[in-house]
Formats: sequence, structure tokens, C-alpha cells
Amino acid sequence: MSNSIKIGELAKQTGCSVETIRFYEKEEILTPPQRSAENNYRIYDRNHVEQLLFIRRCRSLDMSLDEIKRLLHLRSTPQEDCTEVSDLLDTHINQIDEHLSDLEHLKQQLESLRQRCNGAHSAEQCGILQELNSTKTTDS
Amino acid sequence: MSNSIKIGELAKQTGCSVETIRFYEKEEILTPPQRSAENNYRIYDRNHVEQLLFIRRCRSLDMSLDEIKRLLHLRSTPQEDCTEVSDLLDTHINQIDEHLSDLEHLKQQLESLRQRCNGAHSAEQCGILQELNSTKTTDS
DNA sequence: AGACACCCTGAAGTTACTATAGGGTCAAGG
DNA sequence: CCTTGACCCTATAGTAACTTCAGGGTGTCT
Repeated sequence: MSNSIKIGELAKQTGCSVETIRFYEKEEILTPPQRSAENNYRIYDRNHVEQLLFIRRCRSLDMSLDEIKRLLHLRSTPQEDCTEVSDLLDTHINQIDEHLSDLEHLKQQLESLRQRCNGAHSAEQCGILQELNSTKTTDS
Repeated sequence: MSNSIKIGELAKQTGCSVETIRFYEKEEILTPPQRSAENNYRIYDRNHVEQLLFIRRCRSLDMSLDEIKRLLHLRSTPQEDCTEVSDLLDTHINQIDEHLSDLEHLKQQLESLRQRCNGAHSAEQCGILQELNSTKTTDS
């Protein structure tokens, strides 16, 4: 059985760097593996692979490590109600939504600022700098 | 003339916290003010107010402190060509654009994930956790 | 004299890693 | 047997843009 792998192999199987794996262990996100008696190397098994893939998938969805910690806990208590899972996700989606509308607002402002300069003036006459100098705020 | 103000007053006039002002000085973004001979308090003038408003306006447009440093420098050399200003802005807008499409992609994934659970199951049966467990990645 | 608001410095905490220093382990080749 | 290179270990510092904290001085009012 290919059931005891070292950190470099785990990294390869999960697309995660070795440093990140050690970091997750220190932060108590990834379950600490056994250690080899001779050389103190970390020895992982399939459960670790699975757990780390779960973590990376959550990270690719931009969840925080704290959120992931909670999900891992919920995943390990299968009898309980999963309301908290969907709540967590809803909260997360709302955060992304807010972030999105902030950015869209930002982009509009930047584009209108950008139009103030067609290049090739002196900085003194640059409409962008003039606008940035102006005291008034464009915030809603 | 109301031309020599202390840090708390500058903070009020610019909507910036006192700590942030000290931080900007340490990072060489805000020009260091004079100091009172008696008590070593910082003494600011209108130029500082103006400079700090410029900085905050740029920050509200999500520019990095490094970008702002460059803009401040360009602003202080009015004879030079302002191409760099518009280039900086273009680069910045592109970054925001990328960020925006990342987030939109993310939101779609999260919403499809969210639909897998209507609440009220046991965590064991939760479609969200099941999907997060699945090895395959939804990344393009 | 005591209370309270304000000022000072320097260091640590935040997030999710990445990088660096300094060192042990293991297998293969000369 | 020794060296080389790939791999492993720990502990610490750096990233961005602040915020918070500890510990202490200043200024004014009552």
C-alpha cells in the first residue's frame, strides 16, 4: 500500500508547497502526522491527502483559514445539523458581493480619472494629478 | 493664521487616524513635520493637510503606498512629462479588472456550491461538504 | 493634586503565506 | 569512503497597510 508518504510527495499530490503544508500544521489546520522514529520526518497517509485537498479547494474559493477550520470541524461531526455550513457559505458570498460592488465603484472612479489625461502634458498640467489634488471626495 | 496644528487636529481634518499619520511618516510617505522645541510634539501646516488628503484620496482608489510615493514624487516635479502618471493609472486599472473577473468567477462557483444544500440535513448528507470533499477542482 | 485628553516611542498583532539561515538525512556515483 | 544533490528539519523574518498595546510624558481644568 502506498500509504505512508513524505511531505514532498504530499505537496506534489495536492499542488501545495512544502512550506505551506508545514504552515498549516503549525496553524492547526492540518492534522499533525506521525513522525518517523529514526529521522523525525513527517509521515502522511491518505487521510492527510484528502484533508489537504479539502483545504486547498476551500482556499481556491477564497475562504479564510478560520472559516476552513470551522468547516473541517463540521465535517468531522457528521451527525450534527449542517445549517452552519450553509450559513457560513452565505456570509462568505455576501462578503464577496460587497467586495465586488466596491471594486466596480472603484473602477468607475479610476476610469473617469484616467480620462483627464491623454498623456504628453507636463505633470503640472496633468488632469489626473490635478484631480487627485482636489480636496473633494468622490465617495458616495 | 491657523497654520500650525497638532497631530490630532490633522487627523480630524483628513479623516485619518493619528496612528496612521505616524505610520505614513515612518514609511516616508508623509513629509516629516517640524517639532515643538518644548515638548517634541509634531507641528503640521496646510501643506501637510493637502498632502495627506492627496494620499487618502489615492488610498480610497486602492492604490498602494508605493504607487502613491511615485505619484507624490511626480507631483513634486511639475516640469516633467506626465506619461508615467497615466501609465501608473492604466496598470492600476488593469489590476482592478483582473481582480474583478477573479471575483466574478469565484462568486459563480460559490453560488453553485451553495445550491447543493437547502439547510436542515445532517452534516454527513450536506451537499456542500460533499462537493468540497470531491477531489476534482472547478478551476478553469 | 487629581483627572482627563492629548502627545510621544517602540514593539507586536493582523492574513496567508514565502523566503532565508543553518543544519541533518539519504541514495547514488567516483 | 567521500562527495554531491535532493530531500527533510526548525526557527525566524519579511510581505501590505495598518491597528493595538505597553509604558510614559504634557497640558489644562477644577
